[in-house]
Amino acid sequence: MARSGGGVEGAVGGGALKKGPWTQAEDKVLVDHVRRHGEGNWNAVRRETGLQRCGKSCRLRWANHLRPNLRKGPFTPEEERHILRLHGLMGNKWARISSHLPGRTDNEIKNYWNTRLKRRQRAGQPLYPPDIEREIGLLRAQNANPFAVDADGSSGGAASLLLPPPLLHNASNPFALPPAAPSHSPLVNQAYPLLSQMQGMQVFHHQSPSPPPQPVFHHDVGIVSPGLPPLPALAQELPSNQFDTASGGGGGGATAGLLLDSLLLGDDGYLLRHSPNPSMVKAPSMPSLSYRDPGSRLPVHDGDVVVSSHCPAAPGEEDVHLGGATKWNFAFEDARPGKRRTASVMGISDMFSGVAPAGSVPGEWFSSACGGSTAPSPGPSSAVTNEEEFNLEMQQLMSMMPLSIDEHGWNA
DNA sequence: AAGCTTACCAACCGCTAGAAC
DNA sequence: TGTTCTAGCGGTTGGTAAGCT
Repeated sequence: MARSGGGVEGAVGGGALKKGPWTQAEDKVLVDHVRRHGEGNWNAVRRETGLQRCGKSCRLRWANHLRPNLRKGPFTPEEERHILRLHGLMGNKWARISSHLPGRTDNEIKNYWNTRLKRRQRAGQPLYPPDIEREIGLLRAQNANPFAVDADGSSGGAASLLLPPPLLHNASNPFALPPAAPSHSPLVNQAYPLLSQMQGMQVFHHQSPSPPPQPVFHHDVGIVSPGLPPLPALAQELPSNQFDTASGGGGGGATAGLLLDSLLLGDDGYLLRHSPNPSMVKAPSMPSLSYRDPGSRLPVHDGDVVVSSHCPAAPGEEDVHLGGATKWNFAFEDARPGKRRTASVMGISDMFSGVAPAGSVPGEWFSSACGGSTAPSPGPSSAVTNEEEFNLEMQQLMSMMPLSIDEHGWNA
């Protein structure tokens, strides 16, 4: 899509910064740069490559078009349903919504929503299908917005009187399911109530005294992972015009929790019952996902957050996010300088240290449900703050939700 | 076939917040 | 503690393609 026929040249600062559509040559320069240096430090791209693009533009180009694992093409009806659900819960939080739609960018979703919004408004139709409208209305009435916290990150305001922090494993927490079966890892049940439902995982993080000096970019795996997913800011704001947490009501948390569980999990608990392997957690949009061939000599660097799974999927099982690959061999890497995510990155190391089973390979995750304590399994990593934990769980959850079933007939 | 409208989407802009200094 | 830098988010703009008249 040309914006101005080959770009607009504008004198900015010490040189002309190019605007407008990117050329293939520019893309290549940017990709090469990221390949060498990883994501982040976008302003350095111009300095080091001579690319006449501002850092902002580079970041956007990478995030929206060049990074691997992007899912192009029209939204499926199932994805549209997810967007509806999530928008109903979160409002115009495109980045957060996109984090639950693997391979989709916030820009893409925003564009989709805006055109859909305009279309429906012009047609005088409601934004949400009637059933979603009802569910949202019920949530409003019950004052059960699990996303509502004060700007300082703590639950506060009227909502705080009614709801616990989002991720406390509490009966009134809409996203906390009943206690799971005992897990081998205390971490699991405490920090990942939803994941705990999918059976316990044992995880550990390759120990390192300090974060890596340089981000990681593996050439030998063919696919280079994106950076950290767009985790939300720690200080949450009230989702735009979605839930009136200041209005009356109260005590509806548990009921609303069931409703939300139902909304997100499906009334029949489809997710938990139909997962090909309950111990396996698909995490397609997790931090820095990169595919790892079984024989790959993927180096493990100090500080990398690496997940490499050797737990094979059953024949016919597909990971839709990996283009139909049938193996669970992938690696998570923290492939960017820890700046805004430092707490998260460092926290992983703190949280997971010492949990590794004997004889295990550094940098791998392990699932007790995948052939014993030393059998690696894919699993999530970074989660430190409540919001990040919450988002992580949502990510896992949404990524596992069946994308091919229209349980509510919204697409009819 | 030409003009108009609509939908889509890439890219930009302004703002905010965290980290670094 | 204040300032600067950097990254990210959400809103908006504008070009192109497709459909319609």
